[in-house]
Amino acid sequence: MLYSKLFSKTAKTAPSDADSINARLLIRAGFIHKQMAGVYAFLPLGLMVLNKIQDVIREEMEKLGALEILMPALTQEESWEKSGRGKLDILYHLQGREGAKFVLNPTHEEVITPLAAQYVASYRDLPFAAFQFQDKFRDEPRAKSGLLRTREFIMKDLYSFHADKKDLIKYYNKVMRAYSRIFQRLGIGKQTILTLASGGSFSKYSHEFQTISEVGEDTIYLCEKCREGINQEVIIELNVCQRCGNQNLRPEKAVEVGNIFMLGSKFSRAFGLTYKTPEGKDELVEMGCYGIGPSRVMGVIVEMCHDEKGIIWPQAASPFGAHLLAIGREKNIYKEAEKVYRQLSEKGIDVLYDDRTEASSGEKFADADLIGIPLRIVISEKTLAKKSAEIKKRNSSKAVLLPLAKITEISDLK
RNA sequence: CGGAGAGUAGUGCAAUGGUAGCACGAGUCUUUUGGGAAGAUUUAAUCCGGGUUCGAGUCCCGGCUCUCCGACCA
Repeated sequence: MLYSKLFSKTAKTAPSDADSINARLLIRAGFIHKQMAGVYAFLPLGLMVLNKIQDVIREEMEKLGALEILMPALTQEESWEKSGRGKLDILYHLQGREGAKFVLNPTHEEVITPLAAQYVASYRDLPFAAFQFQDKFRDEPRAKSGLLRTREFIMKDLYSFHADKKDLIKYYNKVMRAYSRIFQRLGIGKQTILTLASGGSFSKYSHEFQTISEVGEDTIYLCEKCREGINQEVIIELNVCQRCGNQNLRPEKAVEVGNIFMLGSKFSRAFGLTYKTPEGKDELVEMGCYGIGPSRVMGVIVEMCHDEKGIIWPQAASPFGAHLLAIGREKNIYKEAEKVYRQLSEKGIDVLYDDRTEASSGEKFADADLIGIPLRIVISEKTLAKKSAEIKKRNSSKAVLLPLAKITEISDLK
């Protein structure tokens, strides 16, 4: 993509109401636009990142055998009365023209359970799992910290349906491993801790994936040996590492990036989701639900991966594979840069090509650092004199020259 | 929801109750191009509604919005 076609602009200063690192950098670099407290628009670069994150998650969901669907954001209020969650204070209520009452979904158990009831009749129909990426709405008492706590956000929610508890537990553990892989692949695996947490109204416990960070709203107790944690909300009943018995747990602030629950039969009972056993008996379906907020993950990645100059995207989340800068004003520089741009594009490498002739070199370098694409390629008079391009990784201060003839080998660089 | 603070050009900041100004951005022209270039010139603002006053960005009342701390976070 040509930088000159990008309508979003970088800024030297962040708006004064953006306090958190993720909000400041993402707004300055033109990834997101704040519309109101806790409500953001994703601009071209931001949407690219969001899509990259979702691609990783989608791949792992498909490995779990789950099928992608898309449910509506709007539900009849009645469904929420039925499940007993109609009084939740985070629900957005709205009214239709005939007085019909609706809820903007904060999560989708109330939608998917009756939906599943339509198709599940026999034990032969189980197990199965479905997931979606969808906007969720929660009237949070206090939106804060950029993308970390918003009133409208994107969630990947996965729901699984099983004939019995044993099968549910098996799947739950599989999802747990898939979640670990997702955060690993997105570059926050090291700081993201599997954490035992409260199960809310569904079950005694659940598991959260908590990324250790000062901006976190949760406190977890970390066993440094096992790299597992216990959420403060359950530390009174569970005060040793569940894996090794270590009693010396360290409190850490953390952001919840994922949460997995065994719902059991809470929703299948409310919505009459049953199946016939081989013996012809009716049994309630056992359910699990599993969530990751891709938009929040985007914010967390920025909190984890940045320096004083800007963002440093992990490759898997980066909007582009490489950022190509043409430095100088001779036409030849731009001609050569364009050639590199074409060659890399043909090789399937996404390149953001800064083709602006009016921007100074300093501006281009500063923008590249701010936007944070992990690989930077510079074509200038200096590099062309050596028939080369300069290659520099965003997280390193070292630059190397690569002969133009070998430019397409760039993706093999370590 | 409790407490605190803040709303001034697109952005960041200024302005004893007395002519709303600076920087960045954006437009035009000239020069400049390896770390956010220079000059000239133009552009653009007091959140909304009341009140006090000869006069309000500034003081008072109400509202709205934003931020922070706390509570909440199935």
